[in-house]
Amino acid sequence: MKYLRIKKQGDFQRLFQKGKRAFSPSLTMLYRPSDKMRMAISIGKKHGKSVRRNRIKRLLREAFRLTADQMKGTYSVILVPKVAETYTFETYQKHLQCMIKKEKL
RNA sequence: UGAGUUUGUUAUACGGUCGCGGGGCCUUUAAGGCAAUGAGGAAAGUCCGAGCAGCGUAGGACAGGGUGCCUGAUAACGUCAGGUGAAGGUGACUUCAAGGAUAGUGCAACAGAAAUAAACCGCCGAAACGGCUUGGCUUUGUCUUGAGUACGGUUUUUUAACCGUCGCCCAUUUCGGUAAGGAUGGAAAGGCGAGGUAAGAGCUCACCGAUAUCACGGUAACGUGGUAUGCCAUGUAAACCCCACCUGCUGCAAGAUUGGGUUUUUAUCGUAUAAGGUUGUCCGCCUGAUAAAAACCGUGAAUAUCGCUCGAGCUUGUCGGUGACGAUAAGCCUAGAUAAAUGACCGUACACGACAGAACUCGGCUUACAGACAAACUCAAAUU
RNA sequence: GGCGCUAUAGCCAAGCGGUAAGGCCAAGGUCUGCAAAACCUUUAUGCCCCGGUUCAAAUCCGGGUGGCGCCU
Repeated sequence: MKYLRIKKQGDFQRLFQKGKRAFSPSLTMLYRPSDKMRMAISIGKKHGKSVRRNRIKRLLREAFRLTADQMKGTYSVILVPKVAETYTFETYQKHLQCMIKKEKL
C-alpha cells in the first residue's frame, strides 16, 4: 500500500500534542485520522550510531508497508521505537498488527 | 618447518519474489510500465592543506598563530619520497616536533658543604700564641713514635726528678695556596691512566670525547682525515624568546535566483578638527547609520529552485625517474538525498560475515576493524 | 553538516610546571541525662583515558572518550 511521508515541523507538533497513542513492548504509535495515509518514524540518538538507527528505520518502514493494508481508514502515523538490545523484523510486524486490532483502525 | 619484518589486495558471493531514491525511455495526463543504476577503506574524527563562495576594501606595519636536519615531489600541506644524524633490534627493519642554551631573560622543589656560584669541611705552607698533669719528644710491644736516649747545671742508689738553652711534633687562632676528596641529586666545572707538586691543578703527556679550523668527498644535511685548543664551564626553547619561512576573516546552515518593495512621519547619534565601519592595535581607506509606527501590494520562506556533482576524475598500457611523482595514448561517466534512499522473505555455498552509512568536492593525517590472500626479505633448526 | 567550550572527592569547586586550597556531605571523637548547635580529627595513590616533552605534568604538546552550547 502506498503512503506519504510526514515532513513538516507543524505536522509533527500537531501529532505529538493531539494524536492518540497506542503502546506495545517494542513500539509507541501516535495516530490521527487524515485524508491520505501518512507515516513518519522518530528515532533519537539514544538508540546508537547511525548504522543502528538506519537499520531500525528500514525494519519499521518494511513492517509498516506490509501491515498498513489491514487498516480500514487513512491516518497520519508516527512510530517511535523503544530502546532494546536486539531488533528483529518479526517482533515489529507482530506488535504493529496487535496495535491495529486493539485500536480498531 | 617454526618465529618474524615490510608492502599490497580484499572486506560474504550467487539466484528468485515484494519494496525504496534520483535520473532515462515509452504509454498516457496523474498515474502506470520497461531495462539499467544506487555508500566506504575508513563514508568517522574535523587534525592539517586546497578548490569554491561571501565579507561596501581584503592595502601596510605591529601583535597573534603555525612550521622547523637536507634535497626533492605536489595545486597546496603540519603530507609523501629519497638521504643524513640519533635511539632500539642478532637481523630483515622500525622509531624520532631532529634549528639556536656562546643574543638576552626566567625556572631548577626536596636533598646536599655547594645549584651556576665558588663559600664551608678537608689537604698544604707561613706567622703568632703556649696549653685543667710545666701538652708532648729512647726503642719495641699492648691500640699508632707525630716529634730529641740533644746540650749544660743541681739533687740522688738509679737510664729517675727539677731548672735553663736550642730544635722538632701536636692543638688553637690568623693570613695565604688549592679544587684531588666530602654519603646528595636529573645535573657538581671533560673521562681514565701516568708524570708532576708543599698540597694540588689540562700544569704536562698518551688514549677517548668536545670545540674551532683546514683539506678532500657530497647539490645539501653531513662524512673522512690532519692541525690547534684559555676544554670559560649544567639542564630546560612541547618556558618567554632569537633566526628562517608561511599566514586577512568566515565557512555550502557559505552564498545566489524568484518573491516585499515603495511612500510618509517620528526618535537617537553625527553633520566632516566628528561618528560609524574596516572582526586585536595603529596608519591608511570607505560612508551617513540605526530603530519604531502608518498606508498600499503580497503571503512558501530553515522547508521552492540553483549551488550539487565531469573532477588537480577513474581504469589499462607505454615512457622518464632509486622513489614520491610526472608525461602520454586509448577507453569510461561511476549516489546526489533534504523528516533524508540499500530493506523483508526464500533457496544454495562456506571461513557463518569485523569496523561501520555519503550530505559541497578533492589531497593527506589520525582513530576503529573478524578475518582471508599475495609478493619480497630476515633469523633459527633440520634434510639433501 | 559546520564552529566552539568543558571534564579535579558523593556534590559545588580553587589551583595552571615543584607533588592537590576551601565549603557542603559522610565517618569518628569532645561537650550533654539524651540530642541539636559548636569545636577537633579523618577521606583524592592521584586530577576523564592513552602516549610524548621535562629531573619532575592536574598544569605543556599530540591522539581518543563523555557532557554542554552556538549557527537555520
